[in-house]
Amino acid sequence: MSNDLWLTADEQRAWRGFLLMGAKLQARLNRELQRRSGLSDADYEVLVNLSEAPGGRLRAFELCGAMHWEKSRLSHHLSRMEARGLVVREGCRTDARGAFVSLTGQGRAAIEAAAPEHVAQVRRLFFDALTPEQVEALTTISEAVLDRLAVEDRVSGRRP
Amino acid sequence: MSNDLWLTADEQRAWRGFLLMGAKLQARLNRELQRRSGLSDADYEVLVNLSEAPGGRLRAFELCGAMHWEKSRLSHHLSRMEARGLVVREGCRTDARGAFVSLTGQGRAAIEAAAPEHVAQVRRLFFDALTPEQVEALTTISEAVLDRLAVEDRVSGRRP
DNA sequence: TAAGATTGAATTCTCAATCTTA
DNA sequence: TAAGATTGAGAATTCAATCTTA
Repeated sequence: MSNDLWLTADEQRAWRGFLLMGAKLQARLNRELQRRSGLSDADYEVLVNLSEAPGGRLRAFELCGAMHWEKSRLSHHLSRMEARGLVVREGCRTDARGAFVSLTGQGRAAIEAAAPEHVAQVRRLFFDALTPEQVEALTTISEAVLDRLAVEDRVSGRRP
Repeated sequence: MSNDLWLTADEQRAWRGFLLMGAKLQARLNRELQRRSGLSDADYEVLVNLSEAPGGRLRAFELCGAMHWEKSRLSHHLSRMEARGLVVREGCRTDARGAFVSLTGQGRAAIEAAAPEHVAQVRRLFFDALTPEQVEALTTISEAVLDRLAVEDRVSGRRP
């Protein structure tokens, strides 16, 4: 085994920094979101996806795809959100197996109230810390890693 | 409210890409780690931190600090790991409130078996996709965002 | 009083099994 | 058989309360 397998000191710094940034940023954003609007990040993602969909509704499997969630996770989570009045489930006429998930008035009100503050937090904590060049570099980096992951998935015959 | 509060199209791309990269990368690394060595990412982090400490042992609060975990999370997790024989808890002579956490032989064997493969995965999925310049840029970006978060924490009087 | 740590209950997530319809 | 979705059990995480000792 060559030492190509190990990380250099620079790589270690890069890797640990990257992980720490992700963890802290997420923790901070989640905390603020919860405090200001009573929504978890999971709630928020569901509501954003629905609110961007035509008619504020989406098939469950489409939501799964958009959020990269397992279907059982989504199902459990929707049950909780439905109990809180944020979404409703409806049957699908053209495919009797399927279910639609719709935003309720309350759900729409919740996301519309939460979004501006949340976006402002993202700006304050993330974009305000970076130059436009850095933002561009990060976009390229993300795409490169995502491409790599997609290739790997294809090779090993997995679903993304 | 000015539209400074909203994200530009470029920023949206950057933000969503960044989140997606983090999520997919973590999911993939966790899956491989679990499959190859029966360790979760949480297990792995605990074992790495202990294995790098002198004598393979650390105070519980030191582990908390190193991993940015809540103490109750650590305590529950250690109970599970202790039950699996990966770590043991020992009292502390100089501070009777305290507890040491030590790697067992089995715990050390587990991390030594898992680490090379895991590092190889990180290299394959992440570093091999990036140029040295991109790695450097990412390091700078992470530090900038972490600095911003630290400043925010200080201002609002929070602990990191 | 505060620091170090544990506990129990409630919430959330994962895994495997199941159900219904294409 | 496979796709879309739900369910229940078990594992992991958070929150608040507690316990002990500095």
